[in-house]
Amino acid sequence: MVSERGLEVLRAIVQDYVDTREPVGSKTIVDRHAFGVSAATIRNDMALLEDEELIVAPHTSSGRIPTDKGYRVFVDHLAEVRPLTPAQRTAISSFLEGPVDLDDALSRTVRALTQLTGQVAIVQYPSFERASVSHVELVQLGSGRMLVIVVTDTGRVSQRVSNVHDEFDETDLGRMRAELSTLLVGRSVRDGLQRIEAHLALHDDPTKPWDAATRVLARAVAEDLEEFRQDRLVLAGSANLAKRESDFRGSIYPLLEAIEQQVTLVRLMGEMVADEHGLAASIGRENEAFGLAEASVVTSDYDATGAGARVGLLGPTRMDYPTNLAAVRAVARYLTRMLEEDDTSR
Amino acid sequence: MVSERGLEVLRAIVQDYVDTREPVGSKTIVDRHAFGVSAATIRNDMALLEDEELIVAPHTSSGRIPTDKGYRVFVDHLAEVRPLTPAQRTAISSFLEGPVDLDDALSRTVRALTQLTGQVAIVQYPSFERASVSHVELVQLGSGRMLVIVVTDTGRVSQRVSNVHDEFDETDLGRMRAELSTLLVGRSVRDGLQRIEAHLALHDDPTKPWDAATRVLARAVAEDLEEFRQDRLVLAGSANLAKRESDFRGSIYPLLEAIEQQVTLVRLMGEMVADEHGLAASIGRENEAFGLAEASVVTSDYDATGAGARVGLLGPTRMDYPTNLAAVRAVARYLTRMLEEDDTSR
DNA sequence: ATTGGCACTCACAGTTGAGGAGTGCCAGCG
DNA sequence: CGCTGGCACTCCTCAACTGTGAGTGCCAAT
Repeated sequence: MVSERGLEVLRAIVQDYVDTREPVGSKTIVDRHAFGVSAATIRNDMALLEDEELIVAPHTSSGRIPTDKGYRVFVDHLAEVRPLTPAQRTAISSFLEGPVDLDDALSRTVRALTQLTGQVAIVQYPSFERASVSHVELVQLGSGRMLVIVVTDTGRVSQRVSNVHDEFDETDLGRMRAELSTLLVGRSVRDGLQRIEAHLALHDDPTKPWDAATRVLARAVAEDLEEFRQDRLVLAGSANLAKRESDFRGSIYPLLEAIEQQVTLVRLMGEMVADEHGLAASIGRENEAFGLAEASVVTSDYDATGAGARVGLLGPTRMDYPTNLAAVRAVARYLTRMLEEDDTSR
Repeated sequence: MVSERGLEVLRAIVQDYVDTREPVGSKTIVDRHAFGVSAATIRNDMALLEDEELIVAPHTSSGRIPTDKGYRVFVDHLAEVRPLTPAQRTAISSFLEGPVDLDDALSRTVRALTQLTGQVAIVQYPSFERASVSHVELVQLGSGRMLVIVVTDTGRVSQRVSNVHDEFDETDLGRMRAELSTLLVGRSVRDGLQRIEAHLALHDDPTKPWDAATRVLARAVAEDLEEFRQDRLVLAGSANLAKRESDFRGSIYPLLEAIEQQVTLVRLMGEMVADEHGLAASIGRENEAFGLAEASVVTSDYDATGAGARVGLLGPTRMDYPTNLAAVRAVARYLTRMLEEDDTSR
């Protein structure tokens, strides 16, 4: 079993390797860290760490580098989340100053995070499933097309062009609008979807006859609602991957691909399990199923009035976990506070 | 001066180099292309081409590669835009089947284009400056916030949350809505902006007194309109850059940066001058001012009922211009036709 | 103008050898 | 029993060197 000091050695190796990108040897450790023992002793500890597969030597006689498992132990047991410097704090708050709009707030957040860490930053939109519909609007565009707009009480808007193949006068339009509004306004997104389904199923019921146009529009509204349920991401800093390219043995192609597709990242972030502080990390091979075996993701939960979501960072396995965890945590807190302020004043 | 055959030699060099990524020598040319002359003759021609700075030898005694100037001559005088194969055509049309929505159409287009060429694909949104406002909607969100929605006759929606620090009853709301609608509906985006400015300037005029809330909302509407004017892009395939990385001497960082910022690409595409077929290419160093000295962009204009815009490809200078020009042209034509169909039925 | 011949250049790949960082192991010591 | 200094060993890295071959430029001949 690996001793107390052995773990300290692991910590030193992770820190130095992240710092220098060079395999670290016993001598370096003795020089840079104040262990009270000789290099030979460190070597013995390192042999044990290697048995536990926490570190490896890239070749017979060079220093050691952490394995993914080593990073995992480091993150779980050794890393103290490093508080941000005051300069960093003011940087964040200056970034996040002012916005009222959720879109605005999230896009600033993601930029702050990438700026702060030099990694790819990710912010999840909070889920709007429990938001309630506050408005349904129909706008005729001519040529038989209708613009269908749905608004939630949280200020989200979803729109869709639908082809009804017909023109309507104000009376008809008002009637359809009223029917859809009655059905949906004040209901949650989730309920709204069910109610539409139910009504469409009542097709045969002569007492509640939706005409063809209304049915088409109801479908469009359903698609709008569906969009609220979808997990959306905001991303920034993907160009940073080009800078850190040497940290990836293979190509950065899978990373760029995941960034472009988004769905991979949504799933990945969805499967991560946060600790009691809302922090989580997924390291290297743990992401193999997503094609990101050389990358790590760290996330922090934030809270948008009940509907939680995550902010995260994507980068090479060889990343500075303490700093990055601190960054996502701090940014998540700022974001939570900002969204709460908006909300309590309501 | 460089002879007729000299230009043929240039063409051969460009084609072979794009094909093989290897500097091409006189022997290779004689082997692969049916010039009726010996290698020595080709060598003489190559010496002339080198004098004209159309080709260079990376080092004494290896084959030649085209310079940016060489690519330029190739594109302007030598490249025949290669028609697509039937398979490619059906691929495009299957990609573009179905959508009614402009967003949908453009996002499919950009995916078709990246799929077809393996490059980064770019589609510009048509300008909505001349679209006219068909609808202004106000939705109260509570906590003194108001959602402002503007819709154009082309079905574009822009929304914005604005803080009016107050709650209003239906009468007030109706009044404000009516005032803004009267001012804007039926007017073009450009005119609308001017009219708002003018009205805000009338602040002192006691005959047309906008109250504070209306003024705040008018500003929000102006921002919405501003958004319609902005040139927007849809991009796809940025991960492809990682595959073609070896074609870039330096890093792909500037390219990813430009893709993320978009504004650089908007300007670049804006400055390109199309030929009589709506095609344009900007090659290598010609893009130096945008930090993209190792990249090329080819574009084709498409037409969305008067409001034109461009589809384009971004890739390494060493790209297959004939094929890529053919691809953007074909896709632009499909897109034009699709948008026209929508429109004529109006 | 075109061609074959020829001397020349130079990148590339492989080889060799010295240097050095780092290891594993062992015997001795507190 | 843990720690230490010492030592032989490994093997990466770097630089110098070499042979090979592709490709060139030039020239005299056609």
